[in-house]
Amino acid sequence: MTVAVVLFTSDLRLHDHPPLRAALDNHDAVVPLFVRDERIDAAGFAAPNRLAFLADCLADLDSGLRERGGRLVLRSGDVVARVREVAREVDADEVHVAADVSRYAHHREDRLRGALREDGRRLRVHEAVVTALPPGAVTPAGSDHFAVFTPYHRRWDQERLRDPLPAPRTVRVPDDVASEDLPRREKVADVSEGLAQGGEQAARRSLATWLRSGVHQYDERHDDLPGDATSRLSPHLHFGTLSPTEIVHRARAVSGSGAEAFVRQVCWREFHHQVLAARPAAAHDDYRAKHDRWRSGGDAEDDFAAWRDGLTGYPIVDAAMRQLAHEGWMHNRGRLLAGSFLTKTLYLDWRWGARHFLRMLVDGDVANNQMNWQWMAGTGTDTRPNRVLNPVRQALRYDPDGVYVRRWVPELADLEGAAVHEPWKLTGLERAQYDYPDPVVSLSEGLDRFKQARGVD
DNA sequence: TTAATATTCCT
DNA sequence: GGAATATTA
Repeated sequence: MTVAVVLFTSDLRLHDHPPLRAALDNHDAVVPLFVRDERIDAAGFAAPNRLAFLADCLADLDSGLRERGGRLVLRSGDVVARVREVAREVDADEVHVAADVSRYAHHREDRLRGALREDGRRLRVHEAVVTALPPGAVTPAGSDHFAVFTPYHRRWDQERLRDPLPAPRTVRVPDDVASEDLPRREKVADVSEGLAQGGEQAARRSLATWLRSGVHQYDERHDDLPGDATSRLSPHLHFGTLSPTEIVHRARAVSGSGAEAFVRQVCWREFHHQVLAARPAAAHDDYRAKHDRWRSGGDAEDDFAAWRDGLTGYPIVDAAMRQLAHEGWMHNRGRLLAGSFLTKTLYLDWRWGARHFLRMLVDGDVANNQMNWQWMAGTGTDTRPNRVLNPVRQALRYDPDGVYVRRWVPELADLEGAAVHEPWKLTGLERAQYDYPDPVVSLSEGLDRFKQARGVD
């Protein structure tokens, strides 16, 4: 009997899963394996929201496998040691895994390949699992990656994607492979109250609902903060409970400008993945150095704490930060506002913001999170690196009646309409009624400091 | 063919 | 301002 190990990472699904398909096609049995990777835990990626969502995903993956006659095997510790151990136990000749773009993923792949080779086993790495189009599949003349979105999108849009694979009917797993108990969501402490449910079943229901109704209005409503009319599929893309290939195929089958705009956003994710794949250091270093001397010291740390805790005195920014704390998720427009405020208005290092987002966001992945932070900081691929979003103007545009702010900043719930966006305009007496902080910095001071630091104007 | 230059465009 | 591509020599 031949056996293969399928190592699940950011691809916790049974539909459209090329590594599982290949393993099943060429072997009598497979071991679907997930490793609770101690290095990922130690790096702070196993923050409560993510761990709770992961627990949902693993439970659902296990039940999907059980419906098909199999089960999920969980081990924890060093991923290479655990894979090697399982491969030896079942004498697997191959281990299948999805390719990924982070430096950590590349390193993991190299270590796995080396360790398995020593035992006479083979690592098979599958492209187009984490992204629809493999990074590097399209490149501009003279470079290994695209640095501007629109030309990338043009090329990406013309590429033919492979057809999505159906979920396997049966998965045969050897009986004698031990598994640790799966983590349980209820056991995770400090989880955000409004955290979404994980797992492939929940993901597929969300996608079906989205494509049936929400997507049609996506182009008009994606920036509507209180309307909350985005797909909310990002956590499922992050954990791979949905396949980007399948999402794109199914969204393209829905005609209209909404579906088109939605696919374009999926392409942004692919864009960031191909940048990071080509420049893994961009996860921590400036993609384009702007020679910033970000603020540091006590004042900077106080300002950061105010931002993190949703107490900057700018209601729209605070609302966004509190949504993050409460849901482990934030509206994309909120992310732009919060990011611009931290890096441009407070002039604090984008890495501080990126680290906090990665801890809190259930959808936070290295490529999207780090590259979007760099975008907002102006050190990334933005062709207008010194743009500063004015939180008041943005608030008036994307939350014109103040509904979003009142939802998340209850101290200001009595302020009607757009007045909620500028509480500092109240008279002293009125202001005293509201237990809400003064602005940490005036917008003009923040702008001056940023311009001076960047040497613009 | 290739390199230099012009043009277009940037969520 | 600079990335990507189109045009030209």
